Amino acid sequence: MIRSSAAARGDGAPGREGLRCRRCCLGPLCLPAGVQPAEVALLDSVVDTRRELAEGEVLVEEDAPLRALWVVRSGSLKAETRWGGRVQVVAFHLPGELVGWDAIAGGRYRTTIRALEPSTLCVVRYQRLMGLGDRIPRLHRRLLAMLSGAAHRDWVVSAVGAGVQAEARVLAFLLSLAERLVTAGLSVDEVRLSMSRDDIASYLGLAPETVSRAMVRVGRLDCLEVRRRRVRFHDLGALRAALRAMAAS
Amino acid sequence: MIRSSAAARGDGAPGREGLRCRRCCLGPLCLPAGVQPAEVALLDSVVDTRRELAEGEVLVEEDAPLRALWVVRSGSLKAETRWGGRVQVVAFHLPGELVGWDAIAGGRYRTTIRALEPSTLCVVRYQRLMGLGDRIPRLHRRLLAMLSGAAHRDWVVSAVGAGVQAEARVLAFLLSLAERLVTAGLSVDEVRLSMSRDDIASYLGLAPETVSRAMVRVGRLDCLEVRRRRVRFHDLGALRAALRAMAAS
DNA sequence: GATCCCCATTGATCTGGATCAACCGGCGGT
DNA sequence: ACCGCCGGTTGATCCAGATCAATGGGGATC
Repeated sequence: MIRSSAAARGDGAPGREGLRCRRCCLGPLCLPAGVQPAEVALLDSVVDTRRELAEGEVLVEEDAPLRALWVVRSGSLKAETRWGGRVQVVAFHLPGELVGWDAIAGGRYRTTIRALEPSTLCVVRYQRLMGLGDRIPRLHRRLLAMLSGAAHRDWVVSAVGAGVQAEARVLAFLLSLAERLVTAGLSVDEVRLSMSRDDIASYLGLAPETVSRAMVRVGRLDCLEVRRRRVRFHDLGALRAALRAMAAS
Repeated sequence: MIRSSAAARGDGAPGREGLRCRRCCLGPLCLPAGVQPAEVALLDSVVDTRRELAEGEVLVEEDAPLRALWVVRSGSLKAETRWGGRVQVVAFHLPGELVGWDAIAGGRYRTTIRALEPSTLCVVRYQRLMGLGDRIPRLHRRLLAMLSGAAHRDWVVSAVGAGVQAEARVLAFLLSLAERLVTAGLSVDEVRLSMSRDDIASYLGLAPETVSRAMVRVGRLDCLEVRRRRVRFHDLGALRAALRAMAAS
């Protein structure tokens, strides 16, 4: 998502030690949060693999059986689903976010998940996680919270956007992106969007051309700069206010 | 949702014994599923109250602190959220479905939930449920599955509809409704929609007039009859096929 | 540094759905 | 059984955004 900022975080580098949950910079956002330090060590037996994806590479196909959940460590992904003949983008996944939760209910992933840029993920083996959770109840609780959070994120942005001005929808999308990056501890001074205009258009239910035009127009706000895939967020508060004003009309 | 069919189920009547989880007709859809019979008895200490709502009555307001989750026992509800000045319907809740899960992550409900018709719900005290879950890990697992299922339902319908023909969106809405009613064990021969055209319009991001027109047009399919709030589903398979055909174009 | 190609932008036209407005029909009340 | 009202349907017009088409800029490659 953001080259410079990701690099600036410093820790979490792919060295051997960096791969342990207890030293992971995402800890407070991820499964270890609220779990006893001694127990976090056990998590490493569940999170036994890291997965690296190249741009465009598929993490998992729709309908594949549930084997693992993932947490995005760096990079970003999109979730798409076939519907009729069309392929529709239904979510974007950013660092610190839980991926694959939609398979828990039915035992099969409901979306195809594809990397938007070179990305790394923690692989959480599902069966083992459940087994460990049975011994460490706080882990189950933590997973519930992450699931609720992830689901709510993926849900409300799309649900709330429906039927509202294209410009407001694009603004809401950008704001949600920025807020999620901030949550992940990343800077939003200079963001490089990893998704194409087509992806955004599909996600928002608009034509790519409309997204393009809306981007240009929202870029004229002084709390925001947009130039192609480069976005600079100057003032998130002002952005929220602008969105509220726009939605009210 | 459906008067006749609900009555036809027979069990789960509000007599004293009917209020116990172990005898509840929703068992296989609800928390008891997969939990040992002996443990199900303990659930009754968590589900200590039933709540009855009149039409239009509010179950919980947006931003209220998390105290309980609910499972719809009969009737139906809508979840709305303020956005800018507008109130937007973001979900409908039908029998057997988990309600209030969006509060788990942040400790506050993210939507205002209102009954669409006289409804009854099981009240699951959150703190006690967590406590019991710590002792009965399968309960936590079950809750995870229900949460995943509920979130996915609420999510995909709205996400997938975006940018597609109004008629297809309305059809997708009706089909999802029918499938969920079937899951709940209810008949879909003669359904009375509990939500107004305005509610559906808000949910789908369309104008009420457009919903109305689309309803009339999809009602001309021979697998489906629509007259005002009365809907008869004759053939869900054919309906799915019709939707697929419509979405492909 | 020149070239190429992809993706984004920009422009022109067209259309589906929003909006404004009138009407109708079922339901509850008396 | 009649009346009144609310919510749904139907009709006419308008506009935001889709679609079709052409141009332009950036980044990757050599």
